[in-house]
Amino acid sequence: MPKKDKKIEIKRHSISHLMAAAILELYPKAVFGIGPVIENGFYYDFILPQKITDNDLPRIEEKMRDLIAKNLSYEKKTVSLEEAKKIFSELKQHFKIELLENLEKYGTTEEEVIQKGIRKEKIDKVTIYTTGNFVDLCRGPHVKSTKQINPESFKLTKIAGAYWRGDEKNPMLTRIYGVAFNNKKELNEYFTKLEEASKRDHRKLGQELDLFSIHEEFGPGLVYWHPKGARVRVIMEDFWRQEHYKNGYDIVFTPHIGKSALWEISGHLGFYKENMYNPMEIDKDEYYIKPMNCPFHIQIYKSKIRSYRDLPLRWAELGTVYRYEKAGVLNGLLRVRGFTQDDAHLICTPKQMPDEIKKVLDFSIFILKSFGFKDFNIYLSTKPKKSVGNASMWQEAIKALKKALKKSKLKYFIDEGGGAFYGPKIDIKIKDALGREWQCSTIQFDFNMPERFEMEYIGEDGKKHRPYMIHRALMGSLERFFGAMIEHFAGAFPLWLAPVQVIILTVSQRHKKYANEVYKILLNNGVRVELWDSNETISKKIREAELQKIPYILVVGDREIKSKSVAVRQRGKGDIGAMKVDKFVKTILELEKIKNR
RNA sequence: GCCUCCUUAGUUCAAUGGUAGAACAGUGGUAUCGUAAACCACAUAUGCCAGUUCGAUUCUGGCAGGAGGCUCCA
Repeated sequence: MPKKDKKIEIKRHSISHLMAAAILELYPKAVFGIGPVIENGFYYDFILPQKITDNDLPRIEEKMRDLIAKNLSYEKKTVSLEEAKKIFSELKQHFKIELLENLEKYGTTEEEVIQKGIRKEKIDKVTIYTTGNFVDLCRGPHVKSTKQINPESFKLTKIAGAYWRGDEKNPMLTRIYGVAFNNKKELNEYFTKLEEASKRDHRKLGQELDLFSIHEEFGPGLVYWHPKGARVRVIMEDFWRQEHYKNGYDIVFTPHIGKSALWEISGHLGFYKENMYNPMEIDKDEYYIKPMNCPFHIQIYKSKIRSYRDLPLRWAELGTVYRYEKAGVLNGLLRVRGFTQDDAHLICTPKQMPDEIKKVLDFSIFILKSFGFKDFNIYLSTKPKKSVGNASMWQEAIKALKKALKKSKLKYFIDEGGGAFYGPKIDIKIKDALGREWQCSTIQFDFNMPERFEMEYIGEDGKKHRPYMIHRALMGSLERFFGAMIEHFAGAFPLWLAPVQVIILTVSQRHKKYANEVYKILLNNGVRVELWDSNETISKKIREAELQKIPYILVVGDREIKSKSVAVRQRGKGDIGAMKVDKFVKTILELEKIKNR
């Protein structure tokens, strides 16, 4: 978490009030929601008497600057709850009154606390801030006067709809986002940074580097892996399989479709149907394409009687699932409708559980680090209001999760009540180029499936027991992980992951034969090599290879033929001189072994 | 799904109420070249469906997609 700069946060908050004041001037009938500080800026939610578009933003900004020039003060006043209610009802601000009622009832406006029914200390006085004609219920603090706000230090960026209190059932308000910094220079730096970030966008790089495509006209959210992207995927998968066998997993394969009976027992038809694709009829039975792998793995478990001696079982599968995700949530490779989870289920006795958790947590960190991710946030999600499984199971599971995190010295955030209804979980999220977090690794307890499928093992006592089942994915999905990886490396994959490691370029047509010899040597040594002997100038071929971010470019011409060498150009370093062919092969094979570990 | 914006060759961009122009990529030639774009020629596009209009790529509406948010993400 970045260190918070209180000063700029106060300014951002004050600018958000300033924007509200400007809105009030322009639309006297506006009803105000809330207007907090966010990363890099602020927003404010309103109900406006008319539709506004991006074209209205400059007008609002202008009004804000007018107000700054008027040197308005941010006047603080402490009033009783009753008084505040009177003030806001006179102003016809029903959202503010709702907030006041929450303060009165629960001592807070925090939705999570209210939902859990935790009553905070009683509040009988609140503070209100007045700027010009705009009066707001607000804890503050604020700047003293609009004079302290640099009129060039902020910009309104976008309009979006947002549900009141973040609840889909509530009305949608108009949200205006803005960014604000200390001065114009910092503001410009922010926009430059955004531009830089957009160059790393995996959707852009995916096209430029010919890695993947999505054909919206033939199915949004469905990914086509091109040869180069597929090559990376093969490397990812090979590494994944190898490491899973090393870590005591077995790999399984299961079908892509299953009869409705399976999904009825699993409960998916009851609580997940809207995310599943419609069934197909085969021999008068309904078959559903799988949105999850768990029910299939459970069938393998149930194919015979299991003893405590068989446990723990660790079954992994690169399982491709299809989920109907709402149209508005799709995002390149990061959120799709068909994806391959690097899924596994751990089935163990209660006694084995803590050790299994620790192992799987360490495994997931190892995988993330292997692929170059060092900066990620870990979340521990606890029991939600609606849940299955008894309280002691939850407690025991959460305890084990916390203990594993502590033992591995990992910092984490607690997502109170954020667990799935069937169990607590640890999620590891990595950031994309724009700083948005995407959940990749997930380690989830499942108290539901073992129950529904009546999973059992025979214990030492000869009696039947119910095993623990832990569902986990390390990369999350290959699609999302690949997308995150493209952005992380900005398309310049390290040698061991690069789809093409070496490209050979001929200076002119008469060097084709020698180039082909070098190509064969590299290919036979397992190097991912391409030969580009087309009739283009060498400069052009180099430019093209550089744009493709290929780690090593070999130029061959008369000189190299004579000395049985290649002229080596390394990504990021340029021409590093000639090297004998066999030495280059040796060097590249050595370098490939070094992962980012 | 909801809110705002967007949709012109394979790609990046231009123009227009009288059906579109360029660059790169592509194809065919010429050149045979030493570390980030050789030269010439050719071919290629207004997402789909309605409406308004003599005429729509341009205006309006719907649909389909996309971007950024919101919600969701078992």
